[in-house]
Amino acid sequence: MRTIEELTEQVRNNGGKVTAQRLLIWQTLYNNRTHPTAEELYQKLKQGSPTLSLTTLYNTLNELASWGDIRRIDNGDGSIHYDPFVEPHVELVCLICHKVVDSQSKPALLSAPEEMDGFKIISHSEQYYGYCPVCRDTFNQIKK
Amino acid sequence: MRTIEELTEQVRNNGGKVTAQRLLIWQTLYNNRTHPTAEELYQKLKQGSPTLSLTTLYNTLNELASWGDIRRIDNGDGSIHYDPFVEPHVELVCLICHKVVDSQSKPALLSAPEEMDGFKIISHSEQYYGYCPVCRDTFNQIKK
DNA sequence: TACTTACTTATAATTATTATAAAATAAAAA
DNA sequence: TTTTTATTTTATAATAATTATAAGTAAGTA
Ligand SMILES: [Mn+2]
Ligand SMILES: [Mn+2]
Ligand SMILES: [Zn+2]
Ligand SMILES: [Zn+2]
Repeated sequence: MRTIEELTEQVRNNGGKVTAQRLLIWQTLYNNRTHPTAEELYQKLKQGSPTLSLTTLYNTLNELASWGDIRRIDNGDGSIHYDPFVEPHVELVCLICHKVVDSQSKPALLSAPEEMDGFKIISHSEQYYGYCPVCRDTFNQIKK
Repeated sequence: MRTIEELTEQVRNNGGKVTAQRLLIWQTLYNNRTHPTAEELYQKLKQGSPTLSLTTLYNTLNELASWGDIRRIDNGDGSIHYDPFVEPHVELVCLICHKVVDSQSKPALLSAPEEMDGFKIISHSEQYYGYCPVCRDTFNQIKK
């Protein structure tokens, strides 16, 4: 995601207000390399700001997603995860336990084309689906 | 996704039963190049099988997803979309209206490695996020 | 400082998905 | 073929994530 300064500009340029809530949420996401859900973020954020509402968190997350500053991930566990790291990287998703982890492997494509089929491209991602070490073992044992 | 014959084997090998419901759902998904939601599929399936339950549809979709025969897509519109076409292909996702379309462009990586960071890899996908022709124009007009 | 408008909050509503348990049925066994 | 049994389906209810609403709050501006 972009820096706090750039996001501040983004909001102001569109007639928006840089509120304490937006700043708090931005700061928590910035440089975060996990894939938290809204609820997980909320529990963490409430510590510093007990009156923060889930609605505001969702609004802010949706806003960031629409700008391409964070990316939604559906891993199949029932809630959406958010990834503030939108530079190209490889993600591994377990088809059984739904774990999502960043891999250290280099992605196949480092930069996206600016335009594709009429879409203005902002970011891209690469995901690998399969069975994590735990589920793979469990799976093999059951089959045996 | 695999053929009906292969899926039949998959079920039987695991002590399962090849029911009329499973077959119906498999057939509807096979060779389907759209990205339907559970509800969209349900409306279509009900025509041929009025007593089919949403629960069964969800169970079957989850099962196929856990085998890697279909892939879940979260485009941010509130419900999960399913893609029965799991061979490598490029997808374009609009950050504003949440449209998802397959592109004709060639994906950066045609085959996935068998293993990565301990995961047994079954499939992979490549997504490009940005603004579709409609949202892009709307966006530009508003900004002007 | 006071004004305007965007934003936040608490609350309620909605909607997608999953759990439950009784009835049905595919497939194996007799 | 008939019987048996485990799996699956169905209807229903429950859950849990996300969004809508409307009144109050505060950021930006002059
Ligand atoms: Mn990631
Ligand atoms: Mn697709
Ligand atoms: Zn796993
Ligand atoms: Zn769009």
